[in-house]
Amino acid sequence: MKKNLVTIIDIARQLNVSKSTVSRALTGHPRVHPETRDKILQLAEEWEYQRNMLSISLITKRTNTLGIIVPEIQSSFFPKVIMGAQEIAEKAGYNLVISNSNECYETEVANTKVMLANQVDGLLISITKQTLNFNHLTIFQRKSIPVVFFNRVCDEMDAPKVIVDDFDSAFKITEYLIKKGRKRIAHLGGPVNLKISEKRMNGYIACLNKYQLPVDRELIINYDLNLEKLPIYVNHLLNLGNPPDAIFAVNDPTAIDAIRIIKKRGLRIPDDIAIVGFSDDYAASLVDPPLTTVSLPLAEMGKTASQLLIDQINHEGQRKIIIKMLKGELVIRESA
Amino acid sequence: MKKNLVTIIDIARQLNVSKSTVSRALTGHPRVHPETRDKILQLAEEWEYQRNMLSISLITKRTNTLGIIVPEIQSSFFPKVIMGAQEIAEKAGYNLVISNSNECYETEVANTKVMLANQVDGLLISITKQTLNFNHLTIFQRKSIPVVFFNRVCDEMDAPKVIVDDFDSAFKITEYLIKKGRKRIAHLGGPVNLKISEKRMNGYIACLNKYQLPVDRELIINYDLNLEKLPIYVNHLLNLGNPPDAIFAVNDPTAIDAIRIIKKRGLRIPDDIAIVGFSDDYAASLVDPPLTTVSLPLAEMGKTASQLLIDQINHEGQRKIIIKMLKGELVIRESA
DNA sequence: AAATATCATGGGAACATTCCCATACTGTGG
DNA sequence: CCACAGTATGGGAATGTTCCCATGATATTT
Repeated sequence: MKKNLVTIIDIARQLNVSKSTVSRALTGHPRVHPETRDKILQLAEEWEYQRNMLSISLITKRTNTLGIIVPEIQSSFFPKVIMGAQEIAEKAGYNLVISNSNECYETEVANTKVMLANQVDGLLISITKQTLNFNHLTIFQRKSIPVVFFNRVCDEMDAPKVIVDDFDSAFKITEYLIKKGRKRIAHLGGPVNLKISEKRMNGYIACLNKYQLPVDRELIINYDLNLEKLPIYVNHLLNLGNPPDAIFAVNDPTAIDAIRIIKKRGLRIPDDIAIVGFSDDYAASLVDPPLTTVSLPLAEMGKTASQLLIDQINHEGQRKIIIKMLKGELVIRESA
Repeated sequence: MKKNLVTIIDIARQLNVSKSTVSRALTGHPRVHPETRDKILQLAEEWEYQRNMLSISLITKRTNTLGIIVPEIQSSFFPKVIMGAQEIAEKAGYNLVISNSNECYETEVANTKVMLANQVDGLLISITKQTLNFNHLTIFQRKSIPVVFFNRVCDEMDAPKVIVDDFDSAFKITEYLIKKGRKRIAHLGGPVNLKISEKRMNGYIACLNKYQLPVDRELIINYDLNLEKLPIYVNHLLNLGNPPDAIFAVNDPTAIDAIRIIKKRGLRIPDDIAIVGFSDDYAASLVDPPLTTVSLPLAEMGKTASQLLIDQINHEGQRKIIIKMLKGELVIRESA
């Protein structure tokens, strides 16, 4: 594996100076004669010298690298967060190493090992649905490497967390339906043991309560988010003696599929029944009718998380349990 | 920045052995007494020892890291490629560092510098639309670091390239329309100076020729892919004295928007006019009617590219100008 | 019993760089 | 002209690991 790499020693030998002088010239240290510096810089340029971060990091104990682990990168959700994180990291001189746990606990653990071995200065992570044991993350804290959680956070660990205010967004969009005159609003929710499902459902219920609408358990469906079973639930709702005049779906894919199912039955949206989703996926604006939903501040989440991480790296020790709640925003289209 | 890191020397001191012995035990070298090895392994576990890849890489001159630079990660296109690349890289024991050039030449150059400084063993890249100068990439070759291009390739450089066979896919989907009995097939194409637009258009024209259908220049529109202007072009086609009975769009967003525009005019799809897209975006199956399109083997592209890269790393020197053309596959839905 | 092989371990160079300390030189003020 | 400040440079330790070579100790062969 000859890499033909030019080192400062090569440059030093060629110019009959010491490696110290070359190092100084290359790092912009003032204590070096301008003439010498110019010669060194010129030769470095000519020989396409690239500083070897490995040895620098070995000495300085900083890699200027942040790790980010996300559970998937297929949808646009995490890429948007990554973009935000990248922007802030880059501005602060950090390099971002992206890793995908693929919603698999073992892969996540393996990813953290790689991050540790590669000495990242800090870690951003959104855990998988399977992650229940956090030993692979507490080890970072024991080694004083800051960790910041985002989106899917770990309640058991003392670390800054950045999340979306699901309760608030669910409340807002339910309120919108109520203000549009809807009286019987159904909820197609996710599994109750999933925190985000629970929060969204609670926001929905709280809103119904505020406007003194009855909370009809018959109108609340908690399913496992497997779209294959959705037609059963949607048809069940539509077949009720007193069917709903609106549906608030726990996420956009559910809402979009519900639209398909409802249209198949010949009902008009939003005239016969209104549908709203959650998170403003790429497809939300493309379906017919375009879906009213809540857009989540994903880039903002990435920015906030990496800023918190960088802050922690810079003044190590003052680790606080900051929990940032970011608000979503109503995106009004035609489905409600 | 005290990181409290455990080193092999710490372990060696504690157990009264030399660092060489610890190193041997930890790397699974056979020449170490089972009893000694067990003691070392146990203490390493207990102290949460993590090998420092920086120093290992410094010696071995291999980081077991591959870099991948993509022009964007907002759409699902590149994430799919990355997934494929990641799978192969992981299997071969490589870590993948993902970088986003954001369709900006300067960022791409900066990204390559970071990759060089961090000593990646090889680079996968899909260049930005702006990239015309390739000095930041030829430097990799001069330092004998293999480079593999994918999707957006550089014709000027001798390196393996993995691309999608746009001509073939365009041909296939045009052929499908013809076999469905369509006689006047329009093409909503991209700018002619963009290579992929050109290839897709050529596939379309070649297919018409093969089936002895006239190539009517009036039915071919080359636009700048800015969807805002699309209604003008679509309406222009529909207002022709002899309007088309099918439209082949250069990509899915164009096709999806065309569907919206056509439905607004009260025409039925596919009865009045058939629409097909290109690349099977996430939204293609969700629109109404679901879009017939060509799915591109994106994960396959990532896999092939990283395999080619790893092959090159392993038997350095035998760099060949392999160009792999991957075939797309018809995805038949209801819009045609 | 001597010669040789096998095994377990230790010592130290090497990797590319930073950074502290030392040193030689120049110039300035008393 | 000596003391001292300031400047430019060199030397070498240190970073954490691998890997080659050396060195005893034990086992096996002749």
